[in-house]
Amino acid sequence: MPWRDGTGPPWWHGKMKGCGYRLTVPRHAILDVLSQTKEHLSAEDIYLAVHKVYPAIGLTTVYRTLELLVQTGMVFKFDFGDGRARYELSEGPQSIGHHHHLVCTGCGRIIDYTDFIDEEIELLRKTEKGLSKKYNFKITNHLIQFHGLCGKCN
Amino acid sequence: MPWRDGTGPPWWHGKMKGCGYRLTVPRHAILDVLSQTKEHLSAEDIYLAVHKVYPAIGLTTVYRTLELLVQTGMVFKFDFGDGRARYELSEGPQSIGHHHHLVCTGCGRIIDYTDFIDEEIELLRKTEKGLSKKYNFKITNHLIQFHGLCGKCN
DNA sequence: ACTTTAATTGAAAATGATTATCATTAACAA
DNA sequence: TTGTTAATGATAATCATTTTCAATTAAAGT
Ligand SMILES: [Mn+2]
Ligand SMILES: [Mn+2]
Ligand SMILES: [Zn+2]
Ligand SMILES: [Zn+2]
Repeated sequence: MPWRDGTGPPWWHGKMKGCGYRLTVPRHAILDVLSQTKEHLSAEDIYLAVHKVYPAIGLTTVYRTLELLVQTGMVFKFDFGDGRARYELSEGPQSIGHHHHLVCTGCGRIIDYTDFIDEEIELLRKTEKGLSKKYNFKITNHLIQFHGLCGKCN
Repeated sequence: MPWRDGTGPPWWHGKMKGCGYRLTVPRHAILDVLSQTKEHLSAEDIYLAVHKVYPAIGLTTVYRTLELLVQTGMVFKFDFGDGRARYELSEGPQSIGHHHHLVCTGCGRIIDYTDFIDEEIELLRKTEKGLSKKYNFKITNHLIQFHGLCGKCN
């Protein structure tokens, strides 16, 4: 649990330790980068940002750490169709929480939106219920993206 | 326009010629494979199926043809998270039309469903309207997947 | 603080899907 | 039938991500 004034240990310390993982410099640095942006960074984006402060940290470790964070649910991994995975903090003070994406097919811009989540959640609930019965399928997650052209591209 | 009794030229001939593309043996073979399955085939899957009948057709041509078919809207390309693209006929007599997917994270099985499309379309309409106004974003397409465990995996 | 020990790291090489090159082939309009 | 040019296929190249493995280090115990 992080301090309210932001001076205490970052919120993720507990999560990491709780899962039995060591709190290392690379992991700290990577989580720092993720918690200080609203963008959807690629592994290399994160590597470059981390590299400015800790030139010794390698790309391999970035990939490994991201996989760890995805497994523990601290980070979401997305594919927006440009051939590289994108990562985004899934929780914590800075994160916007569950949301869906608008993907501009013109310039690649990604827009987070939550405006219609309520109705979507309602639909998802119905869908989950129905599909669960019909296909005996246990839904644990969903992926919703709208593709089109952003304001600058149309 | 294909013959009603199925003896005429396949339905895609018109589409190909109409777009100014040549009707070649590889293209015919690839479309044949796609129209005779309900599965979500990878490029290599398609290559192997085509290879049984036409061993001379190469994987490169399969990739090129698939890209062409995706561009012309005859084929949909999906990413179900296993590191290889999947392809599915988007129209024609055999196709099931627009649908969404259930992705089993246990065994990788893909289930097509159309049951809730109507309600989803209604939601999409609302969403499109709202987001179009708020973000000046023109939605042309959407991607909806539910992830979870299929009947055999839970 | 010092030791111990297994988890973690980083450089380098490997992997695997997809794409680019380029000489050869073949569709099809004339 | 012929000429033009799109299309093909073998090969090499790309590029994101993984694997390997020896060296490092977090952190628990002393
Ligand atoms: Mn987002
Ligand atoms: Mn499908
Ligand atoms: Zn744009
Ligand atoms: Zn399954």
